[in-house]
Amino acid sequence: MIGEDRNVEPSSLRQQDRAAMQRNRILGAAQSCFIECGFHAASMAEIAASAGMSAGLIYRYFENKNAIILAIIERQNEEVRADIASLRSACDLVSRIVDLFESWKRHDPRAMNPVLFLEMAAESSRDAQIARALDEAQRVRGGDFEAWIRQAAAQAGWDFCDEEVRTRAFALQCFIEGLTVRAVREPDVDEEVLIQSLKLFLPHILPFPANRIPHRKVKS
Amino acid sequence: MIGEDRNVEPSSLRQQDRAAMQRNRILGAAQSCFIECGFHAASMAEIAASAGMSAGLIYRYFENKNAIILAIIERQNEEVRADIASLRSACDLVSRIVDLFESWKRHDPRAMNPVLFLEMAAESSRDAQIARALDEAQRVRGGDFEAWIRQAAAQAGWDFCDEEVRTRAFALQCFIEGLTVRAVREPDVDEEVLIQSLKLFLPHILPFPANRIPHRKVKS
DNA sequence: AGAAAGTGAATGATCGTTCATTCTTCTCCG
DNA sequence: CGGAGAAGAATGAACGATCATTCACTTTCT
Repeated sequence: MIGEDRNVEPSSLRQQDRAAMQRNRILGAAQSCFIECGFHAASMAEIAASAGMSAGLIYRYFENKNAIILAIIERQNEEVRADIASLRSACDLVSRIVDLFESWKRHDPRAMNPVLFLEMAAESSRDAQIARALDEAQRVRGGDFEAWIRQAAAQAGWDFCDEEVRTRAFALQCFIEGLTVRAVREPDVDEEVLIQSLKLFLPHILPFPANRIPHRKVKS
Repeated sequence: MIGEDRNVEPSSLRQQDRAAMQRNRILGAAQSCFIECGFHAASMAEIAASAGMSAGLIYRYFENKNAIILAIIERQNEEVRADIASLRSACDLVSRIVDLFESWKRHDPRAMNPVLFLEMAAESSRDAQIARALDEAQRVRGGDFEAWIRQAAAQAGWDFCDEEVRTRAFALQCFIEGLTVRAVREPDVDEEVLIQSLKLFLPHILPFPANRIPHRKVKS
């Protein structure tokens, strides 16, 4: 072909768009490097190679490595929030959680990454900037959980006091975050065990409209 | 070359004790460095300084840095198992979990460290040796959880099939591991919320003898 | 004296970051 | 139009710092 690959980088793109695309390319490369090696062990050279550019170029788009880590963390925080939103709007909560667990296992880039989630939490105990970012994210996330509980209660015709809402939101978050740990440490868990655990746990936390969740028979 | 002593001398016992003490000193220093900086970011020089010895001396007792990381992980695995055992034998499970949560928050060296726990899990997705160590630990730990469930069921006069036991053990482990995440990310959670969450969750997982756990009134 | 314990400077590798340089794209005046 | 030249994009070698690890050497113990 005579013409160069125009479809990759159309000249019609404005500078800002191009810069945004480059930033995104770097972040995508950084994310896979961070997953594969960790925040500290992943080198700028690896990230640059994974992004298909020179190491120096990265510094045109990010001040330093720390800024990239922060950007990845912000990205993950939004993924987490999207995951929770997808749970909240699911018509079949149990199978939605099972699907999410699958996405976590597979490192599906369209969902939160559980390895990054764990590393972010660990790193937040060391880096004040990361801690602040996660504190802010938790403020929002906690509110999302509580709104979820409140809405579910209202739909079921119940009325929870604030403490009841906070209690159930906390329990729900614990269980779900425990699932992300399991997605890393026990990805091959029997799906039936996962499903039955959810059917055992969820009805006692979330008030369901009668048809939203099947009742679970206790086997003796 | 020349004939050597085959029998164990009393002085060699003292040497072994000394060596064991030095190994322990190094591991203690390494643990606090790993908590403070992470496995990769903590340097051998920092560990040596924290242990009050020269960097070179560490290599008399450990082959390399990776061997120290592995030893710390094995140590943590035993702490986790001890924590679970302490739950299993507690007469008041809820307040025992609350106490454990407190120990996790404070980074009490006599309990599992939640930051190390998260970092171990994250690192296991990258390092095959760590993954093997954690797989083996999970084999044991899962058995402990299942034995706990089974015993509690028997004491309550119930009879669970294997799948029921696995289901409840999985749910219990999820919730407790979720608590360790919370201990890092939300250490200042209202204690009453924690307690009420436990009273909401636990009775549906663990069959309690009538007097082991108080019934929880649902506030409306 | 001899062996074990301990030191800390030296080593080579690798890291994040910089910068002089080259390549590409865009602008604008003839 | 068109080409000269400014501006932006991209490179990769180079730099100083730091890392894990080694080893010739000193100190301590028996």
